[in-house]
Amino acid sequence: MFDHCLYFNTSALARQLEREWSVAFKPFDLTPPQAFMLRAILDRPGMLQRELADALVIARPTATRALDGLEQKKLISRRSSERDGRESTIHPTPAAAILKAALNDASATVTTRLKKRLGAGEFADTVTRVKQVRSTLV
Amino acid sequence: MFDHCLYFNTSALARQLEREWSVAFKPFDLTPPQAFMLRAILDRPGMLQRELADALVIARPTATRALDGLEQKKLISRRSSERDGRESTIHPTPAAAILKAALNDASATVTTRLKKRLGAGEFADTVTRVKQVRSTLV
DNA sequence: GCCGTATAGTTGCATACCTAACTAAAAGAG
DNA sequence: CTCTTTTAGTTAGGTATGCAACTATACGGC
Repeated sequence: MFDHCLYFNTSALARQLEREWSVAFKPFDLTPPQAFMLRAILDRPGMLQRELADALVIARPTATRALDGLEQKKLISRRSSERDGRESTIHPTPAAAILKAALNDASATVTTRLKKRLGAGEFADTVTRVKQVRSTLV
Repeated sequence: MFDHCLYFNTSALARQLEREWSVAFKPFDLTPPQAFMLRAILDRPGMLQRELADALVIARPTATRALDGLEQKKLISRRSSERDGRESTIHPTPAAAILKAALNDASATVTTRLKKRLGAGEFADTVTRVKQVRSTLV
């Protein structure tokens, strides 16, 4: 019935992909949102929390909660910014740094597998389209 | 950083679209998942709950919870199937039937607006791609 | 007819997400 | 300076979603 609905199909695909990725991050005991957040932090340590939320396209409260989780797992730490007392910067712990390569490898593996199943062209085209829609709708 | 990631972009788009649709269904005091479920029920009254979950591509527990919500709002009722005591069929109440046309109108309006903003071709192509990926990954 | 297996729906538990409202700090207007 | 407005982060409250495990019913083999 909702065959032609963009929202319906996009949400369904998002759930499907989430299942796919959760397998990949299970060995790290991380969910896909946690793992993606950690990867972003490892990629650019010292980001402001606001920047992190923007990078992940999530609301600030969502970032707060996700960081709480990663902090509890001793994977990140918050430091309050010196130049502005409201801000805090986010840093990976040594424990997280150790995971960096493996996390990125696991991610690359999933992407490679998806590209194989979908065809590289199909994969890239879909990403392009989705991104295009995203940027148009902002 | 996750620019080329299908999961990342798809999830982000799904959240964006959810916000878009939630505005449309706010007058009915329904969230997008609730409204879509109700639309499905209005479109095909008497479906088994399992069929409904399949149609919406959600897990059965999710359907249970969503139906609990719609039942509480007096928009649907469950009847246990006669031929199989495990099953239950889902029916819209008269109150829901009254909303049918308006719900579908509101939905059409959103779709029309999105098509205008994205271009009809872009819209259709994106849906096609997303559906294609969905069916390949099942 | 009985027992093991499969299926429909529910419940328990956990995560992710959002909006609204709050606190605290900074910035700007006068 | 002080007061208002803005901004960063948090807290409160609510929905959606999934998996695992449970109950109850149905089915199949023998």
